Formats: sequence, C-alpha cells, structure tokens
Amino acid sequence: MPELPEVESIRRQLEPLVTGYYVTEASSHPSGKFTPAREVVGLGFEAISRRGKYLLFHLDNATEMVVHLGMTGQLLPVTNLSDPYLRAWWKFDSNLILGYRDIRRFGRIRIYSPGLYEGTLGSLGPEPLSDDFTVEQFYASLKRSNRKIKTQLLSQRPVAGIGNIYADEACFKAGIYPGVRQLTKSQTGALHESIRQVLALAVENGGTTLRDYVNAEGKKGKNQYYLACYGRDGEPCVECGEILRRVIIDGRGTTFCKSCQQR
DNA sequence: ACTACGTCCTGCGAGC
DNA sequence: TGCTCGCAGGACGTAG
Repeated sequence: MPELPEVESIRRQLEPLVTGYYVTEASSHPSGKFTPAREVVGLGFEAISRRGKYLLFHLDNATEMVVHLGMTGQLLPVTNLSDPYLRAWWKFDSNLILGYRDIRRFGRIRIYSPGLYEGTLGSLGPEPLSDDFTVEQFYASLKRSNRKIKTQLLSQRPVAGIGNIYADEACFKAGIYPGVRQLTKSQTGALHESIRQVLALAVENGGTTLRDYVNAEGKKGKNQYYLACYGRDGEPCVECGEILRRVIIDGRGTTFCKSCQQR
C-alpha cells in the first residue's frame, strides 16, 4: 500500500519524465474516480509535489491534478494500452505515455485549484519529515482525540502520510501499544522521533514492496527487508525475542510485541 | 464535534 | 484438482 515513502519515491522518478511537457491525449476508466484525468489534455506539467500520500501535478493553467494511489495504484510509463488494470493514461508531446494502474480501484484522480483544498487536503496534518512536524503540536493534536493512537495516525490529522505499515513500525519502535488512547509527553516524543526515523529509512530504501507496490521504473522497493514488525506476526521480536502477535484494531490488522509495547 | 463502522474493489490463499 | 469464502486496507459516507 503506497504510503509517504512509496509516493515520494514515485514523485522523484516521475518529475524529470513529465515536467516541461504537455499532454496531447488522455483517457480513463469510466468511473468518476478517474474521469478527471481527461481534463488535462492540452495542459503543460510544471512540477510534481507531494502532500502526505497525495501526488500533486502542477499544471500550467494554475490548477493541480491530484492523484491518490489508494491500495494498489501505480504510476509509471506504459506501452500496453489494453492492460486491463490501466485506469488512466496521459500521452505527452515527448511521446511518453504515463499510465495509472490500479487493480482494486481504491485510488482517485481529481483536479484542484490551488488554495481551494476542500476537505481532506486542507485538514491534512503536517509533513512528518519537515520542520512543521513538532513534538509540541503533535502532543496537542493527539490529546484532542480519544481514539486509539494507531487510528489517529491513520486518520492523517496529527501527521500526514502514515498508513498501516509505518503506523505499526513507528509504534513498535517507540514501544507504544497501538491500541492505547492517550500518550504521555515522553511517549509522544518517542513516537514523534520513531515516525521520522521509520519514514526516512523507508524513503532511503525506495519504499516497501509487500505485494503491489512498484516505483515509476516498475521496480520494487527495498524497505521490506528492514521492517521490524509489520507482517512479522508469529516471528520473534528483534528486540526481545517474544513472538510478535497480530490483532485487529479498529478493523485494521496490527502486529505488535506484547513485551516491548506495553498497554 | 466526535467516534465507530460499513463500503468500495479484486487477487489471493486457506480450507473443504 | 477445483471450488467457495473471507481477507487485505485508505479514505469517505453515514449513523449515533
């Protein structure tokens, strides 16, 4: 599932391929989730930025095409336009065809006017790897809610870009049980630090590939070899040797060490 | 306003 | 071997 490190890896590879070029032709799956992809024909791509798990393609008419990859979304150059999972594609004047593949169709493509980030993009928490993400505001944000800490992380409100993999990794590294509802200041500091470390490492490793994720070159990430917790249920904890357990927290699979992550 | 839960999707793996 | 069934989960809609 593409989270911040995966989306950032794609952004870095895609930017030199499409910036400075304009779209000569585009197509999409009939679902309203993807039809906005067709609206950018004739427009130039000026830059690609990222906000949380969203990719923002800056267009030369001052709007932005915002792409969320959902669970199984992929953005990469394609040649086979009859690929059954190709949900949208854009042909550029360079002749490159950028494809959006998405097996489960959980992703979305929208056109936004900058400054008018209605809804989700506007209420997104700070970027975890920027200076905007401070322990003080993180503590204040978490304190405002009584939901389980993992559920809060997945909500994108206290901080942006975290999904199921890195939520489990960060909680493990901070020694915090993901089902706890309130954190002390010291626990918040530890979680703040672990979020940054876990995400920075994953970006460095080009993202985590457990199933569908590939970067814009169609290649897998390497961070799956560095996961300490997620997907390791039944295996021994790297810290204490305890067998990691998997439970369901608010409907999401959650792996943790019952010895290192106290309630 | 907050919280909890159902929904969308489809490939895959477990179980019979 | 071949089938059915439930699981995986990000964001959003709805209900309480």
